[in-house]
Amino acid sequence: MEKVTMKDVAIKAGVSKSTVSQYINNRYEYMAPATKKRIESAIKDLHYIPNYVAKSLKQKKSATIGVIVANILHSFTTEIIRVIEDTCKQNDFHIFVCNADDNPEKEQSYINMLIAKQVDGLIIFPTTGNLESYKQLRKAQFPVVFIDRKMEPVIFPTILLDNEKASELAVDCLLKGGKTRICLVGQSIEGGITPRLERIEGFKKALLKNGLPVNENWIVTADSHEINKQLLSVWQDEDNRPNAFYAINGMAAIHLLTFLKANNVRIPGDVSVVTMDDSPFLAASTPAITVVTQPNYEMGKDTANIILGLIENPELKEEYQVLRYQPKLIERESV
Amino acid sequence: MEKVTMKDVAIKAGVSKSTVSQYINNRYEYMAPATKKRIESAIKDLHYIPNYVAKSLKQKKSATIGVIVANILHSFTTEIIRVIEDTCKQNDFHIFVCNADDNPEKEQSYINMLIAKQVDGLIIFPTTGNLESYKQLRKAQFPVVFIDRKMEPVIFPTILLDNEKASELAVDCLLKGGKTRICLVGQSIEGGITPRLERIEGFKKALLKNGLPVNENWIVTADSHEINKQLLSVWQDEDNRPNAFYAINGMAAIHLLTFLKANNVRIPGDVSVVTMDDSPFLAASTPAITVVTQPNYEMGKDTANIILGLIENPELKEEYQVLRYQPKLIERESV
DNA sequence: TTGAAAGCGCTAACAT
DNA sequence: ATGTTAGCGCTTTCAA
Repeated sequence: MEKVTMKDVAIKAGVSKSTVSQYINNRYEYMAPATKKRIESAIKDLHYIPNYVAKSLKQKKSATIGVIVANILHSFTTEIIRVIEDTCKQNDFHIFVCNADDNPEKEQSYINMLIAKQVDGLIIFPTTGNLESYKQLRKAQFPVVFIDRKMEPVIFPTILLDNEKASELAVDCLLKGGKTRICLVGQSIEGGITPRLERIEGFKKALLKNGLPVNENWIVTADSHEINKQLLSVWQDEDNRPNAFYAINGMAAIHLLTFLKANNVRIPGDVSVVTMDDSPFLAASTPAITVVTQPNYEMGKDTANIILGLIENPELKEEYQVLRYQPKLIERESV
Repeated sequence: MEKVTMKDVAIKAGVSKSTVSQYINNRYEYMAPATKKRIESAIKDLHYIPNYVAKSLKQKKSATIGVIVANILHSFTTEIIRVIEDTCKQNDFHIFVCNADDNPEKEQSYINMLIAKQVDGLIIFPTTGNLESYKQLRKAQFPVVFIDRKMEPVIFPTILLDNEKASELAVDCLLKGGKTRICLVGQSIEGGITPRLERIEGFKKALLKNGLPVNENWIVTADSHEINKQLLSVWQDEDNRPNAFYAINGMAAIHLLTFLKANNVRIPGDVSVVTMDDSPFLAASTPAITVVTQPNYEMGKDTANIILGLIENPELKEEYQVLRYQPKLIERESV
């Protein structure tokens, strides 16, 4: 099956390889109808499938885009991937997805691998730590688009949520519900991960804007195995307990909800809760959780279209303006 | 950056292409240390990245495995993908994931695309409808492993959950909780999707085994937009209501939970609930939902190892025995 | 220890 | 309307 080549088809159809190539690429213009028919049936008889690898080598393009995500476990990531894939498919491009696991070395090795595989462009949820490599790509005029995280200087088109606004929406909603003692729940901020940093920053600003104090103890940013302990210490200070929680992403939400359940804290009776990123489970749970969502569809779609445009016309500007997308609040029953 | 070829490195290092090739492939055996050094620095200076496409063409292998999933929205799918990817990475293989969306034509086109891209093997969550194509692959001795769904005859290694056992676990658990009026919630069974069929079959057997009648009305198998309507009609028959629900996969679980919430049905007060496939949200919700889980890790790991073995030694047997994996019950608070 | 040369399967410019 | 030919960048004998 794999050994059938264009040559075999050519011989069987009694034409030259070039004519078969024309046929494969739908250029029937100057081809005699009879020839076309013969090639057609030769292909069918032999079960011929063209070899894209050879084609890519010759054409120096692969019609595929590499996608390096920081962490595939986030629902935001998988949803974005789906949109990117759909958009690419419509343009006859394929995507090759790699998971960097928030690890700069892994990311670097994937960048090299994908370049080696001759992808035509790269969509990256960048980790910090490979700036040199990005600059390299920039210098080579290689098409890249960043999403979700920002690199300074902004040398490639960058798509980001308005993260401060997202926190503002959450805080305002909680305040409207009469809760002023808000504890933020995040994940580790080592590594300077943009959305986490910006959401925390937005959280503080929103508090201040409303004349509320910022209590650093109520900004819980820890890794999975640490977070429970920290939440406990916040909660056990009975004289000074928060009456609301804001989880800054889906993972943090899971940790928070797990913690609250384990400690018999009732929502919204004891505390109100708002989390980032939606999930059908959050809507179906009791109480249904109020969330702030990202416009995944637009963000994914625009990312794909920008990279596609760059591939067609690889003219990188000196510096880019970060493109910001607006979050949305979905009020349910947890406030 | 992309235009640097082995030839450039060779010139810069003052050696021939062949020697550079040896270096790239870690064959330093008969290479003078000085030569090695020169090549090393030439590569660094030029930022040379080898072209895998050319390598693949020459070697007729790509060190990548195509993975065609039936539906990427199922958590089972994404978890399996992760395990497969990890296992492949350890063996210096990459995976190229495609989502067939339960559509046989899409699946067929992905099979062709991946073969065209010269993948060394295929892992498929098969839809029904492309049997001819599978036979083709079989005839060509092309390495393929099926997972999650069964094709008859079993011409490729096939990895499946013991689906009937899964239903038995769910039913037994519900019975133990004193609930005998159990309604199964699934998705459309058109297309003969193995796990759905087998879980329904196992459900019936488990009922019968316990001397309970099988009520076909209480086997709800509908598409997303229909399922709510059907559940409503089951529930509105007030004289004859189920007192327990069993959702046969993660999607069905979401529909069920959404329905129950919308209709103010309390769990486990009004009805007990058991669902297939776990999620952190299910564990953190109130009440925590009792689930039956699949051994994702083993299933993914074995799938990857089998395909890797087949690639190394492509000797397909005439027919295979389906490999069955055991589900597990995790009891929580919903029964 | 290193180099020369052929060829993987395809495309595209050029001939005819 | 169809064929000839020269590579794309690499690996791999074989020779030196």
